[in-house]
Amino acid sequence: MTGIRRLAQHLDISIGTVSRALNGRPDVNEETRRKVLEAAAELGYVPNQSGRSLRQGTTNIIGFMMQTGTEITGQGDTFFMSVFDGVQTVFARHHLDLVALLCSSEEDPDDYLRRVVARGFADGLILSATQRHDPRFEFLAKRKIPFVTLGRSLTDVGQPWLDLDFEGMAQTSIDRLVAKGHRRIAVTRPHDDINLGHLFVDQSAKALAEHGLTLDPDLVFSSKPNEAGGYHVAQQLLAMRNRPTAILLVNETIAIGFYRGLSEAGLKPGRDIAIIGRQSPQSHFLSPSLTGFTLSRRDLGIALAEALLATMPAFSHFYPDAELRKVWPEDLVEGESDAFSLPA
Amino acid sequence: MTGIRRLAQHLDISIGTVSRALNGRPDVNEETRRKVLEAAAELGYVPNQSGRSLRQGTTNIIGFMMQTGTEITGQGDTFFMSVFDGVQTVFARHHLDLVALLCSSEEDPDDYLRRVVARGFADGLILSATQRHDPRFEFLAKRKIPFVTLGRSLTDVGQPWLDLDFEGMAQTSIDRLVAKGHRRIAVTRPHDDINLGHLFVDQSAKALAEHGLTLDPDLVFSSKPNEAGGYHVAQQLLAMRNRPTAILLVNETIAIGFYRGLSEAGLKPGRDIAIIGRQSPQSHFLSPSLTGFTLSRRDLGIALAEALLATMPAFSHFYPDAELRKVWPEDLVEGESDAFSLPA
DNA sequence: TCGGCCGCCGTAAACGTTTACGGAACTATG
DNA sequence: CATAGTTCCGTAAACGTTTACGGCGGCCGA
Repeated sequence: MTGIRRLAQHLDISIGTVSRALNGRPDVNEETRRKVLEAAAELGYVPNQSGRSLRQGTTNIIGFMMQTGTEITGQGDTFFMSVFDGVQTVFARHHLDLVALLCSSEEDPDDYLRRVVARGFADGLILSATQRHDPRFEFLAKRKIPFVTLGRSLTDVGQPWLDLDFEGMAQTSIDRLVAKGHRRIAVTRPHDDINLGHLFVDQSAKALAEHGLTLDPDLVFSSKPNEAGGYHVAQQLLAMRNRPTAILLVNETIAIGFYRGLSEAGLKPGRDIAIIGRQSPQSHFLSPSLTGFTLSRRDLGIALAEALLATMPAFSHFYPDAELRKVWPEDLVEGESDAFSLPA
Repeated sequence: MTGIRRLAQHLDISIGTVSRALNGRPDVNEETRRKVLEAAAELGYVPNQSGRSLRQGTTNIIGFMMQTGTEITGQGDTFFMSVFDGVQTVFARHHLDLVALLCSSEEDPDDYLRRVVARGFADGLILSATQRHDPRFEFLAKRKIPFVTLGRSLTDVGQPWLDLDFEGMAQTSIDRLVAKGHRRIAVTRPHDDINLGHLFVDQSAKALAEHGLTLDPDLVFSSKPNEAGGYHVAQQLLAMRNRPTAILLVNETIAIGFYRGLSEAGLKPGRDIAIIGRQSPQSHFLSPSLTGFTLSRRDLGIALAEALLATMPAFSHFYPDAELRKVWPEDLVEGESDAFSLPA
């Protein structure tokens, strides 16, 4: 005699009642519910998840899919860990188990997702590293699996998304640099088809146009989002005969490599070139200090979780007015790296 | 009609035979097995994991428990991501699904593990961030859940473990620095009761003793394993009136903060103080270059996975001679940071 | 020819839940 | 007092697998 049956026998009531009591169904006497809860605690009973899943067709698991390997996600810093932390706190309230699904950099993300879904692994998913055209969206939509994405995409199946404000960062940065007299401004972007690259570069071009300037294609540097990528960008930039006087670094990690590349050539951020990037725990230890954008990663995670729950029928009533699509605002922290300005 | 039943009906054979065919049981005609597999592929049948779990009492999931928050794991670099990648490749061969269980820094790891286990989440676990005395070991052993740890502990329940060679690193470093004439050598250790700290510090003291030196308690710095921790260590060190001439940094991430702290005071690694640390993708962008230890994180992950599988009855025959307990060797990469030497 | 063995397959029970359904006891209402 | 409604509970089916068991036919050896 095991599980719920044992508990029922111990209380000398039926398993049906026990189940109803535990699941908070209304049609059970509050007195018996109390007894059941008490006995459950005493005997250390916890419902078997397999039995539950089989019956309900639900797993109680939410998966957060990320890519391992700094090549894609730029996890040289702890960006995703912080976001995950925020997501976790929300799901814990609903007794949902959050797990990280780390797709190896050697495996195709689409294949990986297919495996996860085929297995019926999760009730809902959070996707990151969204591509400009992302097949995963349609795949999930077709199977009616609730999901939310960290990042926009041209593919749109109506799912909720949250995203960083790449356009805002581009606009603010360009305005700021142009005001300091810069005319040749470089921009970095991820090396692959990840969507944020397009958003960032396109908006940079647009902002420049507003000032009557154009974005020189030679000044758009593709780089892997890690330290090595930043170092490589510096080398390319230094090799040019008509160097830019300022640069926008799209992600958190490359600044470190970029600084290193500059200093090897005897150049100093903020004196010889203006830099605007993104803040991270690591970037605080750069010198001269980095001018860059920042946001609350944890709050972003919380919003992600709420957006997902809002689309899941069983939980949506908890979040009647969750923000389903939002560009997350960023603050600019002023440092020394963009102090360099040109005479008017 | 769904699942295996549908498949059986389509082939006009019994579900028992279908199941046996799919699971590679010997008592099924090879010809019918072929047909079953063919039909399964055609109809896109994949077995329902809940049904399977319920019947077999097994989940097909392996969990890799890590802590989020740089405070504990020092994930300012991608150490765990790389290890995870290695683990993943092994489990993929056995159709086991590996997920990352990220315990929030705000939650007690013991509680977290209890939840995971109570839920019957995984068939096996990989634990990291092992404490000097780690209650998780006994907890898992009592429930007979196969697990392996990345890191030793004084708690020993006979499980396999792999670990970095902290003693070797301490010994090599001390020998090397003493040979360069250093007498006052500082050491860092994590701020909490994580076991590696004890191993590292104790062995450092022992190695010093072999040279007739002692480890000054004032020269043992506890620090959070992140950039901020390293920065803080530098500040403490600089405030001393009798400064050490050399220092051992126990983990990958703190070097960056430590460098920053030094440079703010006008000191230069390798010129004013000798530093030996650990290599990481980030540390390559330090200047002067860091003398430090390195290892293949991916291979370590592979070994971890094999050790775990070797203790799981269903898989042990695949790995008859897996290394169950091993201190993983590290290579010393010589840089400029320990160039500083003292007259004899 | 017959008994035994072997290869292959079908039947049905079991895993631990949840929940639709119906019924018993009780209460309220006229 | 009869009826309707309400509250609570027990029964049993269902979720999709795996696997013990038994049976049927064919083959082999005596």
